[in-house]
Amino acid sequence: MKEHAVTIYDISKQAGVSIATVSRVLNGSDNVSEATRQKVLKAMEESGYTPNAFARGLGLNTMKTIGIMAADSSDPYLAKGIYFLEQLLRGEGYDCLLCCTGYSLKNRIASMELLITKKVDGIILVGSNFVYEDDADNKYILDAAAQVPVMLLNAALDAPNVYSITSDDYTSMYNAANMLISEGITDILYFFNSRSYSGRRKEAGFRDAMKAAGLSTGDGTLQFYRGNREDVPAMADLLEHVWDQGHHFEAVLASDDTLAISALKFAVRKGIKVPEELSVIGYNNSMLTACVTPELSSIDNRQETLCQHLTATLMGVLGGNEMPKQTVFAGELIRRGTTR
Amino acid sequence: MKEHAVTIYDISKQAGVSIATVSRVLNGSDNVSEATRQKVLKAMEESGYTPNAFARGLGLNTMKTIGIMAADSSDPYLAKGIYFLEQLLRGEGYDCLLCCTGYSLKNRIASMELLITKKVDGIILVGSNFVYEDDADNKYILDAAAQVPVMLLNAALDAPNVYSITSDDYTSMYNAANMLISEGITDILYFFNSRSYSGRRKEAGFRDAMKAAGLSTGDGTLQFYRGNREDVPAMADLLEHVWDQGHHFEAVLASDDTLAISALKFAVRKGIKVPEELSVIGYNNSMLTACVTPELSSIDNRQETLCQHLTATLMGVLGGNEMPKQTVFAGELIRRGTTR
DNA sequence: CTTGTTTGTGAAACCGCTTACATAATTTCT
DNA sequence: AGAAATTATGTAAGCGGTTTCACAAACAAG
Repeated sequence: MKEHAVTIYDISKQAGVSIATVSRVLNGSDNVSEATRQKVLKAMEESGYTPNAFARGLGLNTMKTIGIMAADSSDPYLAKGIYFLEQLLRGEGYDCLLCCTGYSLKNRIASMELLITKKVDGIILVGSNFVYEDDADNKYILDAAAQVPVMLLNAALDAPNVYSITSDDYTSMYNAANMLISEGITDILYFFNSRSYSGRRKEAGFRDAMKAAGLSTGDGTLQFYRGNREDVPAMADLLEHVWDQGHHFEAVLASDDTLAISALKFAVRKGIKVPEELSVIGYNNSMLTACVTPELSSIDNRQETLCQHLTATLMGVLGGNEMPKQTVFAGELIRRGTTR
Repeated sequence: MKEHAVTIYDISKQAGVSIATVSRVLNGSDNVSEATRQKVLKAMEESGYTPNAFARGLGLNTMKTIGIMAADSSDPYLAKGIYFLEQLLRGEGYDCLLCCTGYSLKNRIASMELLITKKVDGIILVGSNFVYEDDADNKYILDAAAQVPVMLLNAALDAPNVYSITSDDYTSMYNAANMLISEGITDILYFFNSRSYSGRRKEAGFRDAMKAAGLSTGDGTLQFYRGNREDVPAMADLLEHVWDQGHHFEAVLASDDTLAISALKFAVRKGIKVPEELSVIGYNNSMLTACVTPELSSIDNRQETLCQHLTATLMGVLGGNEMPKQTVFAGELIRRGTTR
């Protein structure tokens, strides 16, 4: 199959120069006379030469690869982030090694070690499920950061060589709740899934908005869904159960578009009119918002912008520059058909 | 940042053996006495040694990496495939280098070359957008296959060192159309997007089923949507336009769940009852099916099974075994709320 | 026409690990 | 007990590049 590969040595012979010279034109480095450069390039062309990436990596101590970790690359929101990052990094000449860890700490640690072993130039953690606020579990991130820069997308952690790019989930949620309240809606159900970094921020935003309005956030106004995120019907069941228990909420504020979609499903099932009798607001402004009727109002956390800044920051760090450790972007509620 | 890394040489000194011996325990190879093995392992443990992947790659000529190419990793269906593959390959000790090419041939070629340059052990093309039946564009795949095994998921190409794992799209679509016809539905709109390998197979299945029933597949029964797949509203507009032209179809057979979702959106907009007045069938049985009400009937092409077989086949090929060049799995229509 | 700089090139060391081959130590067999 | 076979370990030659350093050629200045 693999015929004996042509090496830099073959080129050097063919072009009648030393391997050092070949290496020089390869790296576009300093001083090579135009004549020799052409000779070498011609030899490369003719023999279809491709430098051996491993040898190169060994010498340069990098293979221009970034590790991307996500819990689940098929989650519509995470998938989008991965896609943006991949495109941006490719634009910078980097490739992406993808690691899906699921939601287990053990997998996170293993994947992180693996990426370090493979000598990636940097590691990006996509999604806040990696970072827990008051949790010693974050140690593995610090360990990794001792080796390569670690970028956090939608999570924040103050540690050396760790850079965080986040959207202001707290404020977004606060404002969304506030908006509902200002419309006279007081019985708001906060429907959430993840107790991760951003999950907690969102929750805090909701609670504070309610508190500021003198409303309760006691039993029933918070529902936590544990289970497979894709299981929309099961999530709808949960809401139906709550409703049937007698808690007839006027709005669902979801920490996630998928959860919001399930609220819509629940509403259709019970014949509850959206948005007249029930407002629903999702989070992430993912493609799912367009899949339902009426279309889902959702909080846009400007993922593409976050990814752009993350990439720029990472490139800066790799270039040896001082870079901001934390960057926060404001989110924005996109109003569509599920709010009045 | 990166303190001088500890190498095999340091370990050899610390354990009082030669580097060859260290390398041996590293690779779990042949004959190392238990005593020495322990000494070495201890030294490694103590100094936190990690073998240099580049040097390893240079020596072994592999870094246990598989390249995955997809048009768009954020497409819900492709994302799912990528996820399955990543998990399966990780289980086999391989990592995944992800390349999103968009829908341009130029990008496909560039990504392919890049993966070859990075010396992946194999390349997987996810989705049929890579392969066109009667198209010279496939040349780049053959070139790549001269270097490493190329696996096609949901596409087929008969060439050396190229392996195809596909679902039987032709038959699935034939059967789906047939089922609608048997229910007395004769005006079926085939709504599709891609003219790729599987796209053509699906179309052929639809046409043949119609022909077999003596129905026409002329103007109006085939609608091709060109544009951003995520733009559900725009796709719905197209259908609305067709409808308003006077073509009141009774069913939409979509080549894709996203297209089917847009048909549902169109139906709601026009007040057409699904499934009473309009049947809708999607393709891929993706998570989107659960997001709408009624839930979308869709053709399941058993993606997970395909991925499992693809991975197994690839591992076989890499292990030097003779493996089947083409594997086809039957699909299955999952009936939900959008069909009677 | 020297002398002092550039500029272009080659020789060789090195990156960290694998492995063929040689050798030493041990065991097995007659 | 000595030869043969086996097992354990070390030496050194790659793998295919990069890069330091030395040196020769070309050019500028005195």
